Amino acid sequence: MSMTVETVPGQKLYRAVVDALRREIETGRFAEAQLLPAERELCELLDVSRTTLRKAIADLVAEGVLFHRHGAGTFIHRARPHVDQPSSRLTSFTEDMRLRGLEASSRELERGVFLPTPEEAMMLGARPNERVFRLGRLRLADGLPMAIERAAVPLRYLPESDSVGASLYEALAARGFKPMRGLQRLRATLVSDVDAELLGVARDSPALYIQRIAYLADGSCVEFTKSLYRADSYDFVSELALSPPVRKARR
Amino acid sequence: MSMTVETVPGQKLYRAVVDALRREIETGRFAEAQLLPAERELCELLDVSRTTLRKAIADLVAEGVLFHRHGAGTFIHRARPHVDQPSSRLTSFTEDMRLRGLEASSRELERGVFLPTPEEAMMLGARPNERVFRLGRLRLADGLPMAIERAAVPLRYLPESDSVGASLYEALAARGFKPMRGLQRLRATLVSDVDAELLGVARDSPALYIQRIAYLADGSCVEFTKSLYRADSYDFVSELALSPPVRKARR
DNA sequence: CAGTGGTCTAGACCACCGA
DNA sequence: CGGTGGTCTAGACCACTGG
Repeated sequence: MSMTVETVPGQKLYRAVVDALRREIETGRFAEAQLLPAERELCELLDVSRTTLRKAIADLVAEGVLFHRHGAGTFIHRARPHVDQPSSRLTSFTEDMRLRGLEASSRELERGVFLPTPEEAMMLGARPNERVFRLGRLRLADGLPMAIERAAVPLRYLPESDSVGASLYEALAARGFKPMRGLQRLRATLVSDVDAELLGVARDSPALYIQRIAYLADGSCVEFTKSLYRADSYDFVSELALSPPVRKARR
Repeated sequence: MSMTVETVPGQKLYRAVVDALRREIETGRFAEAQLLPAERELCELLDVSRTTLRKAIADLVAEGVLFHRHGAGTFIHRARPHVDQPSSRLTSFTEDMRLRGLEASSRELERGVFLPTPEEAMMLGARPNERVFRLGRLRLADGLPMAIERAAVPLRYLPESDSVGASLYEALAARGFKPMRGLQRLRATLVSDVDAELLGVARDSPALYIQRIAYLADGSCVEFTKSLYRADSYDFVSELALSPPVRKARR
């Protein structure tokens, strides 16, 4: 049995190991037993330390490719929950649609710099006199109305507001601000007259109302968005994890 | 500066370190700088290896308490996204309501062992002649109708079906089957006549329709549940994480 | 540049599984 | 019992930050 770790100079070793393992798994190398060789054995084969190997395996476990059974071995998921695009990720509408194989476009409804509404100020943790950039858009997928989206971003995170193009996240990234985590609230509702017309549905059609807040690594809010999705063309998929040991925050 | 690691015999050392750090953070020890001492320094203080310390810190980062800035230090979240009950966890209705401070109860609508519907067979990955236990319930929170829930579980995962009490998950756990991950699909809809009556709302009221599948560690399906939640009394909250390096599954 | 977190190593012992 | 994954150690070097 031979396995090689392609060692591109700049690459981290454990990533190379992840790739090597994934390759072997996909070619069905361990298919009979659905079981990986023992860790110490793999270490020799790949010529890496056990720590490095375990870091690589941990990544594949997190990804749902492998799973551990203490004392028995590390196994390959036979029928893994098919989450090709692991949801519960922080994605923009543009990216979201691209993953679904649809072309995203949008029609601008509102754009400008304003004083925040009380709701925005609270959600963004902005001082009441700190202005925000607001962008309202009708979102289309393959040319069909899909959602109405109203985003607000504190001005300090944006370059010039007129340089914001199709993707708010790209504009943020251009200034080095990358949302790291987010929170989403979601409920069913009925569309109002105006919204119904924009979305091209009948009045009182069902819709998903979604509020989302995105945070930077240090916990400050970069974005507050309210969206209304047509129920007939949007399924929201999310992945659930088992409880990490439940510890209630006490602060 | 002193810090102690309470060393309960059976406890894993890195968990003890997690607790020690959490304690210090909560008492505001590092409050001025919002910055943890350097790792090598903490190692000496706590008398643990750096690996162990980093494992502990990694847990707190995953929990949203700390965050890293390579080359600068490890910081404490000032205003961390208040997810006191980190959602996107795999919870039962009972547990879910308890976390919200409501008392869950339910009225049974259907119970028994049946041949799976085609939909159930597909979702559960069950052989078409393998029977499933089905349980339909009206779910109440503090006595008010909240949702209709229909769950299906392959018979092999349950003891005797009549020993299933208020919580399906408890019955599963009793046989050693603990769901590890899940997948949820969710969309807005309008309630039908019968469902409206059960939920105590008007016909064509908006509602959240949720499908959920729960998997064991080895990837087999234990549960398939379809639920209908009243829109006016249920907000669905989920936490979003930044993309783990996006690698599309290619199998 | 000094100081920080990030990666990697080699080796030890513990906890659990299954024959 | 032997073999597996899980935890832990001490020490090395790399990559990044910020003055």
